[in-house]
Amino acid sequence: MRKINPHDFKVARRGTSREINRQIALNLIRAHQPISRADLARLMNVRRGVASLLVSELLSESLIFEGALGEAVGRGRRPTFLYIDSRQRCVIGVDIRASRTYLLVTDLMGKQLGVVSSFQTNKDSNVLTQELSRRIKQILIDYKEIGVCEGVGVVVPGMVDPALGRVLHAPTLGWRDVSLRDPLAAALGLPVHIENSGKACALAQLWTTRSDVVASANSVFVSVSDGVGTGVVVNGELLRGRHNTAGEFGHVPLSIDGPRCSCGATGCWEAYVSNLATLSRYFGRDLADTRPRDAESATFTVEDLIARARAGDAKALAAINSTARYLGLGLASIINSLDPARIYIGGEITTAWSLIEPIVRGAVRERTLTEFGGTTEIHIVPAEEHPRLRGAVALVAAPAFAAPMVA
Amino acid sequence: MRKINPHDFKVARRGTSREINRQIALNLIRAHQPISRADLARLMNVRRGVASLLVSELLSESLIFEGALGEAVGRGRRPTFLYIDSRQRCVIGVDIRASRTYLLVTDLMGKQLGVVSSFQTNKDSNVLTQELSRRIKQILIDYKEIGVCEGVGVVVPGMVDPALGRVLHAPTLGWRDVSLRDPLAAALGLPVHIENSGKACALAQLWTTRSDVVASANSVFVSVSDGVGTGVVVNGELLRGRHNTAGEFGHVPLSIDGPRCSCGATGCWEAYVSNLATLSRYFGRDLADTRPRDAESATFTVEDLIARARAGDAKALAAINSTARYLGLGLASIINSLDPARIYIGGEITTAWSLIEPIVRGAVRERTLTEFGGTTEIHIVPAEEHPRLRGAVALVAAPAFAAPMVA
DNA sequence: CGTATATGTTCCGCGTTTAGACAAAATCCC
DNA sequence: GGGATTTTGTCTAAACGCGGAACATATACG
Repeated sequence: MRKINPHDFKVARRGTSREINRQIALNLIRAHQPISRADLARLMNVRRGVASLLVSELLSESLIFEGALGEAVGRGRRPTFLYIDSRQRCVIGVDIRASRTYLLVTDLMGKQLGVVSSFQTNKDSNVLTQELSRRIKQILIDYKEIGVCEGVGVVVPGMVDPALGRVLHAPTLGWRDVSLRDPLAAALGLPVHIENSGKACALAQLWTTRSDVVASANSVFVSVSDGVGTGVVVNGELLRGRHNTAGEFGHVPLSIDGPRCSCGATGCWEAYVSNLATLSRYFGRDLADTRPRDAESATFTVEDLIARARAGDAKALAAINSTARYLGLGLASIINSLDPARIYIGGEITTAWSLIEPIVRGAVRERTLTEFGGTTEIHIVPAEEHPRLRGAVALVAAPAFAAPMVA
Repeated sequence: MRKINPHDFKVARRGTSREINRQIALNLIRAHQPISRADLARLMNVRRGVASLLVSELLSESLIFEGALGEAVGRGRRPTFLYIDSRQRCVIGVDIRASRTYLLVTDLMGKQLGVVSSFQTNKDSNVLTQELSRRIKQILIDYKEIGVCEGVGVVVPGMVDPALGRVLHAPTLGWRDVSLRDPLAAALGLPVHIENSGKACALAQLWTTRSDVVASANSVFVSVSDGVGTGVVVNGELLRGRHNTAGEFGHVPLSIDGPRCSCGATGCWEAYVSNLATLSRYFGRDLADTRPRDAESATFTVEDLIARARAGDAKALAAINSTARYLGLGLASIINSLDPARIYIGGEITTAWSLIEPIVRGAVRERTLTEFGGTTEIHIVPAEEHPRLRGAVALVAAPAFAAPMVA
């Protein structure tokens, strides 16, 4: 039951019905391909004639194509299968992180076309833009056979204003109010979209086309890495909030008297469960301690810690188990406040999931208000799926499939 | 950019455009009444002919009516003003609280028609249903001139399943899986809607027709009373979540090692800022302490405490100031996680707003990640506006104005 | 009183859904 | 093999509703 905003609404025009049904047809083809016109009409509960017209419009725009004839099920004429036309169109996803920047080429459906490449991140945004532009151009030359590039999606660990194309604040990069989209778009001559990486991860799950997982229209992605990023999807739409800063669950406190967090406050969830927090716990060090570290602890990663825990190091296991418990307590807050159908968890900690799952789920049950909440689905997203890069790609590819704005 | 759910979508039919535009017209009349057909056409950016047809449809359904002619602005024919037809239709709102149950009659626009009446809540739901039914019937007899009753909205402090019409869990009433809607509807012969009271408060603000406040499509209502209830509105729609339990920010922790909360967990926001928490702080008592109290503290209310604080009682002021600080810290979590355009605060604590506002705002700024967040609008909703009752009424009245489901 | 201007109605054109008929293609059955 | 049956895909006419313009009505101004 949505209220119509009397100051910002969309009147239905003569072509609005067609626009809506066209997008529904496109999405059904995307979700069920290969599919015939007749099946499409049945799914949409319209006459075959209407489905045919919608299909011919999509065909003329090269959004879909007719493939081979399918096998007749029983008697009757064989159906012509329809497919999303992701041939000769590609999208480039860019994931800028504090240490390295990653690149990926996919087709319109998000299918990986090349290998993930990466280079060291130069924190001077001008230099980085040039480097990015050079490498993207090179990729498009190297993979000439993949066709024209529809656009570039860029994902940044920090606050972003996608409308203005600016990075408002990215602490780990040391960026404040940096213009990123327009310089890159100018250098490449391609449309560029930018977004926060936590939100992008949520988008990646929403727009996934994996056949084994049905995307959820109400979900939260929690990325546990150097920091904790979260993205929230409500009613199939990314929750942006007034200033595109919605979803910062990482800085909701577990204990306001807790350890100091990088954001300046104390006791943030992030200060309990980030990789840095876990390592600090292992080394018995204060999270805010910036003194030079000894050789071991300077290069030691959470993956190393998990390896030790699996090898039987009780101290390592204790550190990880603590993180697991705090992770679950924080997830309970997300469940209590948003009641999502599913929570996705990404980041290095997921490699220890088999170790920590019972502890996480126990902590979730401990603090969720209802039994329902305690049984909320938790899905692990391994790093190999590159959720940030896939989210970056979705920034470019998804608008073609999105629902039209109406009423 | 919303994703179309390929398993649950609404195809545009022949009448869909009309349906959309009809609702837009109705909402514009609601928001701008009195308004002429010509002005409506200008607002909608359609021809007067189209607006005229939409209006005649609304007229024939008695949703609106033609009033007196307006004054001509310059030359030309005088416009006929259109109004929402709230004559001869009324709605009844019911607010069930632990101690008393409140009743209110309004017209379709939510305008109060009678006085708010109340009676002691009988926690046996069967007895309460009978009592409610009796009183509602009596009201409809007493106020015969207000016309037919369109329905009854009931608001309960607890978890509700509006689809099934059941109260799943209401701790203060001692209810667990109580069927409320159907027995009441059967007894009255009227449609009945039930909802959680925090969500209803948010609805009340969303659907308000007060001319001095423009409703916000992204807001959070925080009700600070015996407990802390919250309702979240995203994109003009109530955030329900998977099990209609979204919005329980009251049980997000400030400190997991904090005081025990009524929910069984420790350190919930509610355990810091509820009226009980404030009073316990004043009396130096543990929140969970259920031992018999002395005569004074058994009947002493937060209003009394605020009166003492205003009169110069330093200890009372200190207790309230602590609550104010914790309130702000919790609001910061809401802002960080949802980034709403506006936060509404209701409950007894609002009577002390002039005392505590600087402290609340300071605490908000202390923990919000961005400057934007620190300046989020905070509106006080005084008890005289009866947000819960108005929300109950909105449950019945709003569907007539809601946007049609499309795509 | 005539002209100008604004409101509200009416009529027709056109795009889109809805319904149904028809041709094409494949299988089943005699 | 050939007709009946069934399924797919196209085509046509009707109904519905927006788009645009003409027209009647009502008021103000000079």
